[in-house]
Amino acid sequence: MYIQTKCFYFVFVMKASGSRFSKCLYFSANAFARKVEKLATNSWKKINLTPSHAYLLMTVIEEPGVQPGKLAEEMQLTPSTITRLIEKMEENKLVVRTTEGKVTNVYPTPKANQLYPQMKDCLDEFYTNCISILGAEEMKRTAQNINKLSDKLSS
Amino acid sequence: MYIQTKCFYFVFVMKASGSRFSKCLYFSANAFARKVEKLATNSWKKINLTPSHAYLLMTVIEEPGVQPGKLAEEMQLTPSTITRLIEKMEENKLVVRTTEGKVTNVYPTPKANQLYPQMKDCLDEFYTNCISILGAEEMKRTAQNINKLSDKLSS
DNA sequence: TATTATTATTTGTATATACAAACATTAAAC
DNA sequence: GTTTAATGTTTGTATATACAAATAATAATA
Repeated sequence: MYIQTKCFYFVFVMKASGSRFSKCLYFSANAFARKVEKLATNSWKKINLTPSHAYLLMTVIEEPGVQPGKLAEEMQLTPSTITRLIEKMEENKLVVRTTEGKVTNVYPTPKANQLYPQMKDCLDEFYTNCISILGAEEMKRTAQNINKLSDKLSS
Repeated sequence: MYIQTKCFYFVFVMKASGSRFSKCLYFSANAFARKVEKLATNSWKKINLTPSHAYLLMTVIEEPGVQPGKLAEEMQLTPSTITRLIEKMEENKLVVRTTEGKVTNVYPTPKANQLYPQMKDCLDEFYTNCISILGAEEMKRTAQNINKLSDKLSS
């Protein structure tokens, strides 16, 4: 339940484990993802990036010239989603695109490269938060387990 | 990578466990949720419902007159999202809303009640699919684990 | 070489979701 | 009893994401 005071919302969330749908993986997986997303969003807010922009940008910086298709694979998003993310980041002068023939290459701008250390800090902060809330071992094990199941789901 | 043939896309997805971000819970949780969502979407497509509409509708049928706030708690979505879902389902003549004072009650229509057995079938199909891909034990354990972590994240 | 199939990317359109703010109603406090 | 706080819901606006179709370029094949 949302309790709102002076236009701020403090969240009293029902426990996932008590929900009518707690046994349903659709429900669990989505609710969990939204919460992790929120945590990540907070970590990257200070440099004004959403988590997906941040991850895409880190990849572009670490692999300058990377193609959208490759980004889609790595991030497990559709090509169209990648195009949309890139468009947004081009507006914000964080990446540039060059197209030759059917191939597009994405490069970081100097502004993006300058931002890189701060991005690393945000990532660290996110991990630190995760670990302090979930525990290091628990987090690692869960990520591994989820990846394993993800792989099963995509074949 | 997406391979498209005659306007159909067959997906060769990079393994989550091989991704640059495989250790990151933001990434894992989201990618996993998207895949589970897809599986669920397929199960409910035959009765033309998205998973979130389906879950909301099942709750409304099982608890006629339930209030949006309660739905938000149970589904762990924000009140505004619930409002939007209800609007959509009102258009489709699956629920009706009555408002008295500040309280709103949501009721299923006869059409919705008629659909209920089929919804149960879709849910069953979804579970069956999950189990056949992930294994019954694995699925159960994962849902429990994810719920536990969800709870930790929301306090 | 001409035609066909494949590949990489983008566009049009639609969805679910959220935050912040706005309403409207009820409860509390003074 | 009037003002203030709390509550339940909805709206305005913005986001990420996806599917299907469209482009455009290259590769394969006949």
